[in-house]
Amino acid sequence: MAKPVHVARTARAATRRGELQGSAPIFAALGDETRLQLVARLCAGGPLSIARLSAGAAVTRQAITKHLNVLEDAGLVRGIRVGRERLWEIETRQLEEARRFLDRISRQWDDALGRLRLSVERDER
Amino acid sequence: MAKPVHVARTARAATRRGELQGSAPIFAALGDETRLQLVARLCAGGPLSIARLSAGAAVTRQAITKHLNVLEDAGLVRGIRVGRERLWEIETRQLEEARRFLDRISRQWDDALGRLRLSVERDER
DNA sequence: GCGATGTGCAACCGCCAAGTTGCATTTCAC
DNA sequence: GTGAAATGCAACTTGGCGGTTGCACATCGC
Repeated sequence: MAKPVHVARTARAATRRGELQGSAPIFAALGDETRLQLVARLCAGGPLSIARLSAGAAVTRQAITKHLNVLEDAGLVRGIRVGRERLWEIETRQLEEARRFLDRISRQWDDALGRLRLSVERDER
Repeated sequence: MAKPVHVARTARAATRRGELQGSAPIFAALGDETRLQLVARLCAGGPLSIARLSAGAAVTRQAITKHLNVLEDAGLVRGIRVGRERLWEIETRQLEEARRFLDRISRQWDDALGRLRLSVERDER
């Protein structure tokens, strides 16, 4: 039987390390102009083929393919084979994971700001 | 005096191009394990010096300095000189910019899903 | 002043990511 | 079947990123 306090501590350590570790690749995948545009386009509508996605792009079709693979590795998109073409669609789970991370960080910041304000009030009293 | 319609159109184009373009460097800056930990630590408490930030890190102080510079270029942190040491603190503006981007994308996706569901209902009717 | 502490600057290295080119393969349309 | 369309695979180049090392400079404490 584990001591509850210790469990709570490891859980918190997991929050500081594990979840944080998991978010970095997602941000890295989003940290590219071309990929960000791909994500935006796939979010806007339904699944699109590689040919269609690379039509208006400034780079080669192979480059787009590589970017899509990167996004797939990050779990941000998913590609399904339909006939001779491959359709890509958004996988929202990791996207929301990134959103949750930013929310958590923001709240952390707000809390720190609140504590600071409180201590200032106490000093000025 | 500007035509309202045209203004609205350019504003939307800015949403598709400009803001999207502006968000990529932010995500790129967050797309590194070490930098993500730095951001988290700076969000949790007040300003910290380089020495303190690189104390528990696995890499050199110079590496931490470089990472801080990258974060500064992305507008995510700000460094202020205090005596012989330099204190770094979070700049929440860009952080919320990233958050807004993800919110916008998520909403875009939800809308698309809603439209899809609607058309399916219409087909099944 | 002097040692210790904190930081800045520059050169250097290894490696991976982004992009291209060339070619092979599958599938559709007629 | 045959050409065209859509994609996959592999080799190659290159620029930048993450990291280190070495040294110089400023500043605090005594």
